[in-house]
Amino acid sequence: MQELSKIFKALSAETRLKILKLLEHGELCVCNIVTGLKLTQPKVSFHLGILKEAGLIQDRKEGKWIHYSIADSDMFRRFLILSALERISGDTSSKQKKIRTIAAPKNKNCR
Amino acid sequence: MQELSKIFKALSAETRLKILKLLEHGELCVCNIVTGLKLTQPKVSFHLGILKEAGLIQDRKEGKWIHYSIADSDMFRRFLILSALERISGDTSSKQKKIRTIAAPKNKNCR
DNA sequence: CAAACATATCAAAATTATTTTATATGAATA
DNA sequence: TATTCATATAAAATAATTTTGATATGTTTG
Repeated sequence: MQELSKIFKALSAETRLKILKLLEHGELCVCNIVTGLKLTQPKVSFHLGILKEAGLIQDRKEGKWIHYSIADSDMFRRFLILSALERISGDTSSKQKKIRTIAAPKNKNCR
Repeated sequence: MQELSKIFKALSAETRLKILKLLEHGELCVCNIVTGLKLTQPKVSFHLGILKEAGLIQDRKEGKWIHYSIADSDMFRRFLILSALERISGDTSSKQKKIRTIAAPKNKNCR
C-alpha cells in the first residue's frame, strides 16, 4: 500500500503533472524542463526524483546531460499517466510557456 | 489541473486508502470507520472530508448518522478507485481489524 | 588544465498537511 | 427536557513536503 500511495503522491503535485506533460512527447534533459517550466534547477531535480522514485519516469545519462522520459512501466502506472495527461491541457500557464510546451525543446546545447 | 491533483492527493494517504477499502462493499457510518480502523473520530472526519472534496465519496444523512459510500462519479474516478482497491489487500493491519474489514460492521446502533 | 556546464544534494527556511484536544451542533432517547 | 450519542469544526501542536540558496560532482570545451 505504501507503493500505491507513493504513486498517487507523486501525481498529486501540479509541478510534477506539468513535468509529465512536458515529457509526453519524448525525453528531455533537465535543463529543457527548467527552461520549459521556468523553475529553478534544484526544484526540478527534486520533483524528478519523486517521479522517478514512484516509477513514473526513468533517466538516461548521456555525457553532461541526463535525459528523463516517461517510464516503461506496468499497465497501472501507464494508465495513470496517460489518463492524467489527457486531462491536462497543453498550455501549462503563460504564453511563453505554451510555445515551449507545444514544441518542447530537445536541444543538446541547452542554451 | 487543480482538480486532478486534488484527486491524486486524496488518494495519496494510506489512511484514506484504508477508508476507501472499508467502503468497498457498501456504505458505512463514521462510527463504523472509526472502530473498523481504530482511529479517532475527528481524524476520520478530517480524511472523509478530503475524500469527499475530491469527489471520491459521498454522504447520506439519516437521523443521527451520516453514511459514507464510494461516490457515483465519472469513469476516471471510478477507475482510479477500483484499480487502487484492487491493489490493497483486505488485511488493513491487525487480526482484529481483519475481522472488521472482512465483515465491515454496518450496524445502526454503533455500539 | 582551467573554466564553464549540467545536474545532484544538502541544510535551512517556508509552506502545507495531519494529528490532537476541546468544543459545538443537531438528533435521539430516557 | 436533560442527557447521551454521532458527527463536525476549530485551534494548537506536530509532522511532512516544498522551496531556496549554497555547494559538490562529474563532463565538456577552450
